[in-house]
Amino acid sequence: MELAAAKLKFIEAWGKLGSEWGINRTMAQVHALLLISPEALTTEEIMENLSISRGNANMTLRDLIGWGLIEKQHKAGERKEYFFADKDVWNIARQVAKERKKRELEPVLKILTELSTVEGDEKDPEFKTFKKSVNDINKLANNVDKTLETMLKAEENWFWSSVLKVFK
Amino acid sequence: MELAAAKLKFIEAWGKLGSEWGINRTMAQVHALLLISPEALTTEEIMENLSISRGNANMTLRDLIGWGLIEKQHKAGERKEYFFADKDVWNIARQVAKERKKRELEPVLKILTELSTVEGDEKDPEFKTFKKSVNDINKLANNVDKTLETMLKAEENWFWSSVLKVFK
DNA sequence: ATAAAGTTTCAATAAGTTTTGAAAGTTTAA
DNA sequence: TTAAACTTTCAAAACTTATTGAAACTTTAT
Repeated sequence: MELAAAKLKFIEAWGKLGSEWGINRTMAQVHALLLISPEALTTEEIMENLSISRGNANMTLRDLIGWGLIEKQHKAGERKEYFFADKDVWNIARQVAKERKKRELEPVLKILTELSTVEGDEKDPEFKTFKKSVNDINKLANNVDKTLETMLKAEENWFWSSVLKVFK
Repeated sequence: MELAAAKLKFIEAWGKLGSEWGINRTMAQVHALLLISPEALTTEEIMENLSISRGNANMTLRDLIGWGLIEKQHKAGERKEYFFADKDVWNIARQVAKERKKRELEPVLKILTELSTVEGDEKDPEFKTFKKSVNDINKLANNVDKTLETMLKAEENWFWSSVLKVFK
């Protein structure tokens, strides 16, 4: 396969994956483009490469910075802003896990904790079923939360050697 | 908190979580409703409870069956179909992991494998950066795939005791 | 064979999300 | 201080996805 074709395919695949995981397509595509660029790129270059508008490029770059996936770079003697992506896949995974934990898992944990205080008649099947489901989900969510917490602190090698020891 | 209020809140929260994870809101809400129901429910009851149309209820129930999250039940002497959810949270997590692995991870692995066959000049920074990123992502994706594979085969107790030993 | 009960389909429509582009805002150099 | 270079904002438009509801279909009891 040709490099140019491979690049297009990569950007497309990363965009699709992103949209399946609740990250908007353009955001994932800009990230993909920067991931495979040896040099930092300007807003203009990104707009041109992906055929997107200035407004869209600007918002998307801001969001990616918010997710901690890309950074701004200032080149000496230049006014333009350049953007580049952290190329370390392990850092990317951690960063995404961190953001989703904060944005999604934590609010759910809060609600589950609240819901598990529900009061009712232990003989009522409606009540019993509700309570059991909520408690079970609560336990699972807490386990996931702890696991992510540990992952966020972990060094890559430590992490994979531990996981692979268990899942060999 | 009152049971009725708690139920509503649970259904709403589960729906929101679902939509953040690429599962449509109604599907997650129907699942939530069945999760906290001690008895299997009919299409009518689900429609009424969530104020959704017959068409929507039907499609959603079919999708949930496709994901392996709910099942049909036939009651003796009755024509209507009843639906109930597997209440075991561990089974739910495995089932969701299984479907997403199949629908999302596997196609991506296929493309990554293809992309890693790209040919080019090792001295070209464009080529080197592309190849390194694709290879790194490929490795991570394969690790995730193996981990999920093991998880799918695991028994609950074995799994959690192992995980908690590592991430304590 | 018929009609009643129940289920499925799908084109039209509604709701939600993303993108555009032009205008407003900001920064820098001279 | 001015104007050129660059960045940000946001309302309107385009696009995508979810939902409705009525018609078609299937099954069962008589």
